[in-house]
Amino acid sequence: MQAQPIPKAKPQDATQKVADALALAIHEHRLAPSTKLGEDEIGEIYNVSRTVVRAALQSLAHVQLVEIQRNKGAFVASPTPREAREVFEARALLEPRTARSAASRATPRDIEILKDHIAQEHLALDAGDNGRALNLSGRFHIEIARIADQDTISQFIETLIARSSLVIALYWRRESALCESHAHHALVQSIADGDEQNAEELMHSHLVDLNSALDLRDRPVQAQNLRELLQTRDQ
Amino acid sequence: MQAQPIPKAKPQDATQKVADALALAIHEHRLAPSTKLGEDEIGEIYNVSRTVVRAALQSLAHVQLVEIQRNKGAFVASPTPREAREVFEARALLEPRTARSAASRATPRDIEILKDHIAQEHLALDAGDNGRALNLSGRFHIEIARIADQDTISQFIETLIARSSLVIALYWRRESALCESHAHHALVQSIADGDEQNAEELMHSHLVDLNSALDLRDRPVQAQNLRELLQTRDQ
DNA sequence: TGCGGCTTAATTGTATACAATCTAGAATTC
DNA sequence: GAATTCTAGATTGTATACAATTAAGCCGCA
Repeated sequence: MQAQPIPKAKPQDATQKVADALALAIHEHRLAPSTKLGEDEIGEIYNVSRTVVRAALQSLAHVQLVEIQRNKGAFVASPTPREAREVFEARALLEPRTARSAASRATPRDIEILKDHIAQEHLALDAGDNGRALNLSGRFHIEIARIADQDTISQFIETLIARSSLVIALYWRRESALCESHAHHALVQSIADGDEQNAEELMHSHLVDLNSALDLRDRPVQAQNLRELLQTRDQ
Repeated sequence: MQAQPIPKAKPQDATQKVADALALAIHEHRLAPSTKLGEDEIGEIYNVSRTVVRAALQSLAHVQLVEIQRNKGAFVASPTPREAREVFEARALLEPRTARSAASRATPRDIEILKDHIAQEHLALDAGDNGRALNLSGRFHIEIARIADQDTISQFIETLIARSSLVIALYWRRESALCESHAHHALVQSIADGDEQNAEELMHSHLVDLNSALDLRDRPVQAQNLRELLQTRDQ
């Protein structure tokens, strides 16, 4: 009678699940930069051993969402102004060409997906869930990279967008994030039209616009527990 | 009397050492694509536990030097023709601009380092150590990225060059690798001269040239033990 | 009161042990 | 003789145990 007894405890990789959960929390700004990520603590939360937590943390360290200091532990990464600048420079280098490629390849189904993303983003904003809106906004860019059908570059873009989330958490100065919606909408339109040139230019100006909303002045690392800040001399 | 008693058994991360050793072996083509990398086996070689071997393998998997199949184990990655093409497309996108930037920033010391790289490469070639020569050739590109002083993009380039080594192992068709030397030499000259335009163009044509030396026709994965090949139906 | 060294607790790094899964070979059947 | 199922060995996934390092608190002392 028990065709499928129970949804199964571990259908897939436990490590991946923990890593995804942590990444989501970071993307949605529930975990602030410099937050300490203790192995035992996380292990208890997700009911897994330190072994898998460590693997997840190392995985996140590879995309620079967390920083691991030997014998000290893992912390949510806290990009310096310089790193922040570099992330957006790299995006400006990669994404416009990706948008162009997407415009040349997008299927009606792809356009649908993009529009759905925007709709969900609006929903999240209306619900006051800024974290979720920000995450969706990032995934919009990832979706475009996917459509462009260049896995290698897509991966790079994915990590850049992940890091962008941290940059925004630290250096965003504009109040409203709504401004993006217009840019995204126009971008979808040009991709739907197959207007490569326009898509490339819109993506470029969109990124310039995003960048201009950052205040990259050097600010002392605002650790959640101020201890480090107080006992750190240089850096 | 024992100011520094002994070189110290583990001055740094054991995981990193294992990962570096494996990466070097792959870069120098001592480990062919699709080679099985058993955890116990590697652990015995380097006298470390599976824990650190696993961490090293996962680290290498992140840069796609190895591929991990769940419950199956780790294998030296074997890029498909498509992946190979993408790797070089990405390099063509990133490296010319990086070379330009390097030309605008290089110090005399940097030039010295680059020339030293070329010299060492020649030495390795004369010694018949093609693996080492190839590795040095790759590190030459990494050095240029370092000079460009863009850490984020440099990291991307580093992984691309690592993967290039695998691509070359699988798809290289030209006999001599010497052709590169001229290109590298001219590149250094333009960087030393601060000729940004020239550096960018030289890097571009160099990559085009490299790409033209590949034969990306689909070839069935030549696993070292043919078993997989025989019992695999599709892909 | 403030600084410095020492002791202890907590946390991470590594190794080992156990459980789950896969691979290979042998026995069995057609 | 070929194919298939079953069993035994080997390999990976995860958890736990121990070692090493770091962080915190306490005491003493100037």
